[in-house]
Amino acid sequence: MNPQEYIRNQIQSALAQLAIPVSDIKQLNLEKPKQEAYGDLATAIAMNLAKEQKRAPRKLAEQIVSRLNLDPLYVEKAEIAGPGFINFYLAKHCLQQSVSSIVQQGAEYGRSQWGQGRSIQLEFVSANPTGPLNIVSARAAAIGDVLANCFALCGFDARREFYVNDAGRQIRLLGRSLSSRYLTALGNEQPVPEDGYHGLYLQDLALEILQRDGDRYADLSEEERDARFSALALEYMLERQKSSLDKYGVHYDLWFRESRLREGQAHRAVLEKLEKAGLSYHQDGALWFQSSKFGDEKDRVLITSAGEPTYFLIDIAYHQNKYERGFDQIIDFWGPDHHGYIDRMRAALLALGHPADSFQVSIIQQVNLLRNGQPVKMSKRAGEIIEMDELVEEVGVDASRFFFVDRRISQPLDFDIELAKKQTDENPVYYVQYAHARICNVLRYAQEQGRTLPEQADVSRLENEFELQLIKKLIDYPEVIARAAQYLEPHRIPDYLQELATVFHRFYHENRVVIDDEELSNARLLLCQAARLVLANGLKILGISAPETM
RNA sequence: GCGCCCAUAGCUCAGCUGGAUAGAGCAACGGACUUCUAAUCCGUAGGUCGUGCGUUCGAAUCGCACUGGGCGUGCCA
Repeated sequence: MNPQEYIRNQIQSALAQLAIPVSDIKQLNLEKPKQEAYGDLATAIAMNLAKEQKRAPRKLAEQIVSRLNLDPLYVEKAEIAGPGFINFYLAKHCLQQSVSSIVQQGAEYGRSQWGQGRSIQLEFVSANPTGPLNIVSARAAAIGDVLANCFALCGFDARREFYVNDAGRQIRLLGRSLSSRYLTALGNEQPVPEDGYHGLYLQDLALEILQRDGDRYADLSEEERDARFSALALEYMLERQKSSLDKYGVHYDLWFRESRLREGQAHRAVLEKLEKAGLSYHQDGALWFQSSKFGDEKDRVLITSAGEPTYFLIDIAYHQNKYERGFDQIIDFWGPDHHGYIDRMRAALLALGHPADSFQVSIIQQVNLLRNGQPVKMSKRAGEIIEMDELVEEVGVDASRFFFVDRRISQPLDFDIELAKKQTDENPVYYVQYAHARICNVLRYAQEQGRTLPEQADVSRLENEFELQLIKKLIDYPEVIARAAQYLEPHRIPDYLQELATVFHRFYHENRVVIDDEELSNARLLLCQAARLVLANGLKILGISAPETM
């Protein structure tokens, strides 16, 4: 049990003795005070409960503290301060023991049982298969992947999914655009449709097809040729997107195809359910869903007057399918241009009887691409995109993933290409990686000096401020991971790793590890191993390498 | 018009979901290598938390109204 859990349990049982039920775990928030003088952990729970309990905050705090049964080996003291904070001071022994504990847990350190095996699905990127992945997808990919890692570590069965819009108008247009390129390559000049896809990747593909298959598609009817090229272009794009993500270290459990839903007529079951519930109606020749009954601003069309299912209906069927596959929790990551879509999807899932909190949408704000401070207009149609591959090659997987995850999701991200190239050496990822490499070097040096890396040590020798500060930072790690998942805020991890690196560098600067006092030296070596593990575990969550030398 | 996101140090951003004296990193300035990696460390400087009301013991955080920036608002996908 880590110190945070221990203290939480203690507070909870104290409150139980006072007959104050705490339903909301958030009320039991433990924070790290800004001032070191205020202890290692603090809670504002007495103040939060004071109002509803109609008691004076400090008095309530006293009642809580007097009912705490703290093991002095764990918590040295609990103090009431200010308007009613309860400040906890961790015992040295507790801190020291955590070093052994971390080393023992190794790669498992950071794991929690919060998820209790519940299944959770994260759908992210889901870019149209009409072009190479761009820089926006790179942000979404990094975020989704890291959060999936976090959930898995928190005891969830986390699955990654990519929804492939492989049906409908844009695919036909893609086929038509490729067809034009093909015919043009054959000398029969054909303009790419104005609203088609003008990117040069289709020209490359057309030449590839021409080389492989010759002119055998030239004599097909226009309709047949478009269909043929739609299929060819689609598979090509999918492979290309997969390869980009693969290079980026993102691997999906499932690439779910929209066509699978259409072929299975999955939307019919949805229509039936909504109709049975009396939540759909006909008007103006179309079939409507009463989404306004479930919090949407107006009703939405399910079947157009032309008799076609709308994209919305298919998307409902897709989400229904997710539930049918047994997921307890569904999280979608969408672009800002889809925020208007959230209410109607939520309405549909409520109407279908799914619990409100089982479906979450997180909007990942846009990436503004700059070149020398000037905005670059991104348009898939015009083909003026900066490809994800280009970025990854220029900046590297490690730096780009770190960069994309290191900001709040809700924050738009300015990405200056030239700046990113220049800043390569200054990127904080190197700072964190350097800390890891530095530790590896110390461990290597110790072995070169004939020392054996200890599996245990007399950790009570770790007691100066630099050692203790480093330990305090190390024990924060599981909470950081859990909170990153809970709030869908992956940026907490790189932020934390930077802080950890700072504390380590300071420790390193002030304490020589390999020294004559073998007992102390071993204790510090153990501490170094613990620090290395946490850095390595954190970097692994981010999908970033942890180099042994730099 | 309506809705969503955003506004914190010169720049890029945190601020633990209402707490204690608002913090980092770059950039600037001044220090520290005879040492296990100086890709490091220490210090200095830098703030009307966009503006104004309000809610309360307490607001960068919540509410309302403004200002400014971005994006939505189809029987499109």
